[in-house]
Amino acid sequence: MNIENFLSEAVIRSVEALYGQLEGEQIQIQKTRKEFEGDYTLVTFPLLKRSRKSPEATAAEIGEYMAANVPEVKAFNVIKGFLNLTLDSNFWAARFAEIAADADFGQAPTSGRTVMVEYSSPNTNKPLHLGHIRNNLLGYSVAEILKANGHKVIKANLVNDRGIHICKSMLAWKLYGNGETPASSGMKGDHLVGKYYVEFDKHYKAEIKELMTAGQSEDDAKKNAPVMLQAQEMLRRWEARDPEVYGLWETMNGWVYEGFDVTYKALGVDFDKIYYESQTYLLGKSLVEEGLRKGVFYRRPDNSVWIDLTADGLDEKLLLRGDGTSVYMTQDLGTAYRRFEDNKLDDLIYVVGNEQNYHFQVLKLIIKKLGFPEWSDHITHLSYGMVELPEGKMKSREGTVVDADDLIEGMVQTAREMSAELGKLDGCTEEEANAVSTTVGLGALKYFILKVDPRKTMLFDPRESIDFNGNTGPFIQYTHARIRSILRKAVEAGIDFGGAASAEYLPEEIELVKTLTEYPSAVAAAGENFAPSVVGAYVYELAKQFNGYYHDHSILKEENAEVRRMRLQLAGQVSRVIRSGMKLLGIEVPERM
RNA sequence: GGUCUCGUAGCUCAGCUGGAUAGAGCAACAGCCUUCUAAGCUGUCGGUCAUGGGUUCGAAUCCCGUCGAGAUCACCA
Repeated sequence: MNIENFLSEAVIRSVEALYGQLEGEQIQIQKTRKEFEGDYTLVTFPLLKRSRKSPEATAAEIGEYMAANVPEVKAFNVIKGFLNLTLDSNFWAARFAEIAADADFGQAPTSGRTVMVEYSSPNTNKPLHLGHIRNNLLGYSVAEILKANGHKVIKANLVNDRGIHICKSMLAWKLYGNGETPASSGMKGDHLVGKYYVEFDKHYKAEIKELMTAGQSEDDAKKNAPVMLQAQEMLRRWEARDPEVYGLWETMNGWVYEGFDVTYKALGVDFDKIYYESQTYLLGKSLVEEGLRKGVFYRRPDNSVWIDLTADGLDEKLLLRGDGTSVYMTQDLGTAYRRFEDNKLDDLIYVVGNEQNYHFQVLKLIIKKLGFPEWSDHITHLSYGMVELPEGKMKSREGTVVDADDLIEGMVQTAREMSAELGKLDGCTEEEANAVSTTVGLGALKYFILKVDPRKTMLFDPRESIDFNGNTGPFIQYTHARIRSILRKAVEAGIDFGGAASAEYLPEEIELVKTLTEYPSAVAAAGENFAPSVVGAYVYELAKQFNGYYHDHSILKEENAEVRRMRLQLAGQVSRVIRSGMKLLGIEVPERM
């Protein structure tokens, strides 16, 4: 049962009984702020025209009526124009029973909508870095949240496995390498390939410098550097499916995928579909033809195809090169079209950094102009801000990139050190110690990144993120582990906490029940705004509240069996909700730590 | 220059479909471990919500201007 709907119906009935039929006046009900007495608050300002009385008098009148006529309303108080209603504790007991009986609490009924979430989308010439971590965590979490909202979700990864950048790694491996492989070097495949990408850049820069000392301009030198010419030649050979180049490309990409899989697994993300750009880069050309026929696009004398978006406040955009080859936009048009067609999608969400805001603005506009407004309106660019480091911004060209694997390892390592220092690992087997360190280290990382509004540029301070106090993943994990420990001890002691409890709720317990009931709305809000941070904030709030409660009330040692039963049930429910919330964030929740 | 995003406590962030005295955590300070996990709990300190206008009974929230930060405007992806 939806409490706010229930209340607003009760309010409408009462207000109409007092003042006659309403004509579209807003009924505003919100949670009562914790510094005031009450559970829910009616804002009476919008009703003043109707009551023709002061805010205080109106609130008092409605309050009296409701206390007398709505059995669930136990008490009320009025502060300024705000009517605070306190609900009967039987009402909360019933809500709790409802939640406890619902095995799928938080899972919305199926919506019948199919949503594709594309995220990760790495290049195959170098390992993943901190920016990818934000992307992966966001994409995965948003997908899980959408599932919880009842949608059918397809997680997709579009791998950029072709282009000049991959040829650079391949060329450097051939020219400067000694035939090493992940197996022979002991390096993770993506790191090995990334190493040669850097190697290419070193030689390339050296050659530019050389040509410039020989008198060439910088631009000329960049074009004429022999390694660059060779890389371009390699790309041509790749496109012609030259067996040698193609074979090497397959081998090296294979190494990279093995490496990526390790990272994805560590992050706990997965995909339903993997697309490869080498297989989709030719898509979209027929759409361009169609656009030309419809007069949406135009051809320039050099044979290139453009769209003029100046009337929409944007620029002119290239869609097909003079030589007939496609560009990024062409491909994206093609893949979007195909995805909607093939999967009968209702929504398509791209998790891509905000440096591509313009690209997606244009993409949506073009799709609309091509005559598919129903698709255009259902494409969402889930744009996220850059992750900055204390020293400056992350740019792959500068040396300050934080490698994803290194970062994960560092988090786990630090978690282990801190756990050991606090004596949390005493008596653990090596295996258990590893499990705790991994869970805690990754929980810290994931929560730290997901708790920030995606749109915002965020600051990632590795040292600070490893502070496990306060609003952090480990705090939430810790709370869950504590609750599980209580429940285990209760079972060991043979305490029976099944069946309905008849004890009365205390105010703190009602607060917990109230917070529990808010879980579905938090999940819905997070889904609507593509903001895992909303779920994060909710789970933190619940954990914090429980910690305070746990501190003030003994649960196992409570002497009254009914009260103890009730408290145990409450604790069990809190742990269930924490667990399902954390799952939506992709964060593992330990049974003990 | 055009377009878009952001600006809230010393720091990192919530709050934004308009509602009460703007919230957390960190840092600082003061307490709390014979107690179900102290990775915890309680308290103190800390804010002209960048700034100036406007709309409103009411604005951190909506609109306009200004300042500041970032992204983008490629025959790259």
